[in-house]
Amino acid sequence: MNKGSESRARFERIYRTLRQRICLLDYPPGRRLREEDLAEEFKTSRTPIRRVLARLEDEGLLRSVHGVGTIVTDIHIDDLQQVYQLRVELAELIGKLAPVMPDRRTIEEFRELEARGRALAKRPDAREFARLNMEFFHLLMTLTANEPLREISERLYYQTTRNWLKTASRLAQYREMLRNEIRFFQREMADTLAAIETGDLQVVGHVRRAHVAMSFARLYAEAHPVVCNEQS
Amino acid sequence: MNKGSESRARFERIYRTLRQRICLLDYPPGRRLREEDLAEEFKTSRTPIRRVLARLEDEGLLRSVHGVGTIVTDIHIDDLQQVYQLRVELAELIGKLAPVMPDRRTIEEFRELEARGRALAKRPDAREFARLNMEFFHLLMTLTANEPLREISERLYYQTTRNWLKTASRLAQYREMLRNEIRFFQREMADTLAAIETGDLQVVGHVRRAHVAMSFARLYAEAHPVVCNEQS
DNA sequence: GAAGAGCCTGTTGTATACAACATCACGCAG
DNA sequence: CTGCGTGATGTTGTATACAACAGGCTCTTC
Repeated sequence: MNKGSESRARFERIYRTLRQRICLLDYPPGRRLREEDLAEEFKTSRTPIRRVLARLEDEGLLRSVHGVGTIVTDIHIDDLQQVYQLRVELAELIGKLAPVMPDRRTIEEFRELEARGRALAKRPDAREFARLNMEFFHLLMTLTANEPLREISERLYYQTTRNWLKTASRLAQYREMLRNEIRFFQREMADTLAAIETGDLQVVGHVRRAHVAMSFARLYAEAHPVVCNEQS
Repeated sequence: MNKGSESRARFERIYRTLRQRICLLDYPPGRRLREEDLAEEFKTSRTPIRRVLARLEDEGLLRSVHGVGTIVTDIHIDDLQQVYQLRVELAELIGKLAPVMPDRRTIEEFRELEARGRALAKRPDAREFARLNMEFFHLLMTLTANEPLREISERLYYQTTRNWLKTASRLAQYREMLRNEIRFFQREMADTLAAIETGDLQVVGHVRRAHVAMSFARLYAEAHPVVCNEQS
């Protein structure tokens, strides 16, 4: 019954914990992690920790430098453009490859997330927004049975998601941006629910595609303010 | 200058070596690898080897079992169907996301591969076919500058590529299948060259998509012989 | 006072001893 | 003869000591 997966479960737990900390900026870009501290926190030795860090490094969230430390990567929107472009294309595949019609329970979860979105709109909070966004993503992923697609989408999602928090948090119009973004997110959830109710999951894919693309465009515009008009 | 990448280079070298051995069936499915043997072969300790094995396990080529060994995964075409479906979709993106027009040198390399394909057709050899197929794949990947797309396509390619060798090698009509497959591969290369010469890399993507889909269909048909006619 | 060399500290990378675990063979009892 | 338990053996997982390395600090010298 155990399937010898005792240590596998622990690996997964530590991995998800650290990934979440990085993506919620508990570990901001540039932050240096010490393997021994993590080993102590998770009541283990450096060996299993190093395996987790190696994977996070593979995924581009960390970078280990011999003799220096393990550093949370700092990324700019320009470096992420390619990832976003790919995410836009993959979004559409959710409803195209092995789509799974959600059962009543799952639809209910979508509704609950939407409700939490309404509550959030009344009392904006960046961290809660990021967390809600994450949960929505994972719920979306249940709509396809294509396991490789899920894995890859997840990987790319976590490569890009902290970028919004990072960009927004240091801007003057921070609170307005947040409120604005929450509104867009509410609309994505509403559109998604509507699409699900049509029974055509391809539409869900199209909705997602549109919103990922627009989300990137907003961030990009924020980082590259138009000088005014012309100029190639 | 060294950038401390001494050990990173070694990691990459061992990783590619083992991956190739798995995909050329030097390590056939079910084969058990011993960490200590590999450590000795590559003149190092188990520690760096384990990092390589962990990554190969992440990618689905190996599976480590505590107390038993590290085993090359055995996969059936049915498990790979989802991967193939995704590969079909991704193939098209080569020419869509950040396409890079090949320079004269690269086109020359395509021509060389095609020439080797002609030579191969005269003296069929499964192993050489697999190797040529791999080189062609890597050359195709130079046609997009989208790094995440390249990484992911590579990962999925190596998850599926050994399946042809495995399926074919135990079939009666082995030599005929091989000759047939080589002919198809020649056509893919010829089509690709023609597409490149049109200057439209989207066409290259369409060609690739078609051939990946057909290649999977042939394998699938081989594994699921039609009983004769009807029957759902 | 400034610049440079060399030590000192702290961190990741590697090697290795040991623990946990699975498998198989052997023996013993029924 | 068969079935089960137990120990021997071999393997991966973990802990830990040590090597390699980077960066800063100090001391020296011009």
